[in-house]
Amino acid sequence: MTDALRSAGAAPTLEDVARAAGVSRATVSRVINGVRNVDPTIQEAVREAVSVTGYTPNRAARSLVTRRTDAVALVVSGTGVEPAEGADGADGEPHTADGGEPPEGAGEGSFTARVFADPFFGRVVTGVVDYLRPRGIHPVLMFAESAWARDEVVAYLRQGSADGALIVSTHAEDPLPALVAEAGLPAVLYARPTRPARISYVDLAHRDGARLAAEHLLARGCRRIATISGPLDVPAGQDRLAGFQETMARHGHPYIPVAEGGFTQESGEAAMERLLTEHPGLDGVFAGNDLMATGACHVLRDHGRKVPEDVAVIGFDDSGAAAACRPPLTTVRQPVEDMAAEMARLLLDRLAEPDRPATSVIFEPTLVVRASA
Amino acid sequence: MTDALRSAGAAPTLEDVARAAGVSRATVSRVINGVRNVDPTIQEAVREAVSVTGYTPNRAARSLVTRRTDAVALVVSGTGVEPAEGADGADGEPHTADGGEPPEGAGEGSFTARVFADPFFGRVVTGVVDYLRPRGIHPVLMFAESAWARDEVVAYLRQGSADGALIVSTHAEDPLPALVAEAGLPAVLYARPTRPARISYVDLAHRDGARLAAEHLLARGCRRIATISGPLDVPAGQDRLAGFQETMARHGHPYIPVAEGGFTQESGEAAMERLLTEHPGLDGVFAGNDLMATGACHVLRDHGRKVPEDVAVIGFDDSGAAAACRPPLTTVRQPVEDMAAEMARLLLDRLAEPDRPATSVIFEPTLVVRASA
DNA sequence: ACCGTCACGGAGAGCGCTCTCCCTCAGGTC
DNA sequence: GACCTGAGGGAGAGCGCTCTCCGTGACGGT
Repeated sequence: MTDALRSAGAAPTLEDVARAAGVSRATVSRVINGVRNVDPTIQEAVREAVSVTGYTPNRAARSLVTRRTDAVALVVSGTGVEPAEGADGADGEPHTADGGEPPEGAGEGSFTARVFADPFFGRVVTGVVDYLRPRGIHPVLMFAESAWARDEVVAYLRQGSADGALIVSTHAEDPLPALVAEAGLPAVLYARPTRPARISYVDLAHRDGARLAAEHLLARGCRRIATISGPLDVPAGQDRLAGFQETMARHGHPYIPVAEGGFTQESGEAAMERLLTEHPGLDGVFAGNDLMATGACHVLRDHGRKVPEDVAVIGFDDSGAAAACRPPLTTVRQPVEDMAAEMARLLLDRLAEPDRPATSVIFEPTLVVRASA
Repeated sequence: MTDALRSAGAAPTLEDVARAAGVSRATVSRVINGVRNVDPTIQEAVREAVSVTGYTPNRAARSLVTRRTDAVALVVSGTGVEPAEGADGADGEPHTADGGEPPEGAGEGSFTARVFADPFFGRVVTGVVDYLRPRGIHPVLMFAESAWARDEVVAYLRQGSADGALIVSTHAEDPLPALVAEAGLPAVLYARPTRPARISYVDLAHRDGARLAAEHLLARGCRRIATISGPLDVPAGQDRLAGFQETMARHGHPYIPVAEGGFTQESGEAAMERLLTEHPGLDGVFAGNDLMATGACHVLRDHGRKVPEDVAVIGFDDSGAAAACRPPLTTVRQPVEDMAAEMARLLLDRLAEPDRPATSVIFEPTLVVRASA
C-alpha cells in the first residue's frame, strides 16, 4: 500500500526503489551511478525496480552532496550603458537605463534583443550546446550588461547553481571576467580579456584574418581600398583594423580610409555612405563583419556601383548573413561553432581538474571566396 | 578561528552566519527570505553577519526542501529533418539517426544550428529572458529534436531540475507537448498544439495576418498575385496560406498560385524562381515569413523586376530581416517578444497556482508598411 | 586450518536548507 | 493573579541523495 500511495503521490525516491528491489539505498545508488562492482543479478533487479517505480533521481539532492549541478552558465556579457568612454560618438552602444535594479526592460532596445540580432550568438549557442549536450550538461542563459546583472551572475555561480561559466564578452572594459577570476570561479572566455586575468579563453587570430582579406583585395587588383571597421573599443574591432592596415602598409598602401561601424548592418550602411562621399572612386572595401558588409553592399548598389565589378567587398565571420547577401559575400571565416565548443571543452577540463592552469586556444581564420570579391 | 578557516575554505553556510550573528539558523533563514516578523535589531545583525561572512544561500539545499529550482526549461522542439514536404508521409517524423544515443552532432546541419539561423528564436529568447530575469528565474536551454532528446527533457523536468517548460515547437506532429502534458508537468507552448492537449499556449491569429497582407496587396492594385507558403506541415504555414487564399477568394480571386517554401531564405528563392517561371506576369507576392520574402526580393531583382514597382512583396513576422532587406519589407508583424513574455507569464502563474486550468492567449498581428509593398 | 585479500552489500552520517512545532515573554483583560 | 494573546526566536526533523566505513562471505595461498 505504501507503494500504491507512492505511485499516486510524490515522486519515488531511492528508498522506494531500494525497497522494491530488496536492497539498500546505497546499492541502488551504485547501480544508478555505475560505480563499483555490483552483482549482475542485483543490478538487474534494481533496474527492474527503477522502471517499475518510475524512479528519477532528484537533482537537487544529488547536487547537495556532490557539489555539482551539471549546469553551466552561458553568459553574454557587455555593457548596457557604462559609458565606454574612449570612443566618442560612434560608441555603437546606445544609452539605456541601467540602475541598481533588475531590468524590467524588453523589446527592441533591450540588451538581450540586441544580442540576438547578431547571428554570432546563435552560432556560439550552437557550438556550446552541441558540445555540452552529449555530456549531460545544460546551459543556463544569462546576461550581464549591468552591475546588477554581473553581481547576479557571480552570485549564481557562488551559490553553486552552475558549475562554471562560459562568458562571451561584447565589450572591452567588461568587468565580469575580472570579477569571476577574482572569485576563483571556473570560467572560460570567448575572446581575450582586455586586462590579463588568470582565466582561460579561446580567440581568433583576427590580424591574420584581416591580412587574408587585404591580400585577396590586392590580388584582385583593387587599388583604392577602404575599410569599415568594427567598434574600436572591442578588441576584435581593433585587431581586424590593425591587421588590415598593417598588411596594406606592407604592400605600399600606408593610408587606408577608415569608417568606424558598430557591427550592425545599419552602421555598415552609414559607414559606407561616409566612405563613398569622401572617396567616390574606391574599388575595394573590407568590412569588420558580415552584417556591415551586407549594409555596404546595399549602399553601393543604391549608388549604382556593382559588386564586385566596380567595388569588391569582403566581410568577416562567415555568418549566415554572408551567404544570404546578394551577391554572396567573400568573407573571412571565423569558426565560431568550433571555438564555442572548445570553450566548453576547456571549462569541462577545468572542472575535472580544478588545478589545471589557465590556457588559451587561438583559432586561425580562413578566407571563403564567394561572389563579392 | 573557525571564522578564519571558513573564509579560507568552504563556502559559508547558514550555520556560520547564525553563529556570527548570535542567533539560530531559523532566524537567519527568516531574515533572508523575509518571512514572518523578525526584530529589526536582529535583522540588522543578521544582514551584517551575512555581508561579513560573504554568505550566499546554497541553491541545491534550498531546492531540496522547497521543491523549486527557480529555473525553467526553454525548449526548442522539432524534428531532426526539415523538408517533410509532400506532407503525405503524415508521420511528420522524418527518419534521422534517431536512436537511443545522445547526438554528438555539430556544425552547419545540426538542429541547433538551424534553429538559430532563424531570427525568430532569438526573439523568443529575448521575450522570455526579459520577463523571467526580473523575477529571478533562469532559463535552461534545451533542444528536443529526437526521441532521445525528448525523453531527456521529460526526465529533466521530472527530476525537478526545472520548475516547468516553455516549449517552442517547430513542427506539427511534435510528440513533446503530449508527453509533457501526460506527465502532468507544467508547461506552456508557443503555438497551438496539433492535437489538443491540456496545456496552455500562446499563438498568433495567423489567418488575420494573412488577411491583412491580402487586403494590402489588393488595395495597392495588384491583380496577379501569388504566394510563397511556409511548410504545410506546420500550423503557422497552413494558417497563413489558408487565410490568404480565403481573403483573396472573397475578393474574387479564387485561384492563387502557391509555391511551398521551408521558412528559409534559400527556400524562398527557389519558390520565387518557380513562381516566376510559371507566372512571369505576377505583380504581387505574399511570403509566409520575412526570410522567404527576402529571398523572393533577391530573385525578383535578379530577374529584372523592381520591388515594389513591378512586383510588390509582403513578408510575415517583422523580424530583423524585414528591416535589413532592400527594399525594407512591408510585413505582417508577429509580436514574438510579447508572446514569449506572455508564455513565461502563463507558466509562472501556473506554478503559483497549480490547479489553474490551461488557457490560451491569441495575439493579433498588425501590418507594418515599409517599402516593398 | 588459518589468514590475508577481494568483491560486494548495508548502515548511517551528513550535504545546507526550510519549516513546523514549541517555548518564552510582554502586554492586555477580567 | 489567572488567563489569554500574539510576537519573536530556537530546536530539530527532515528533503533525497552520495559516500565513507564497516561487515560478511568466498577464495586462494601456505
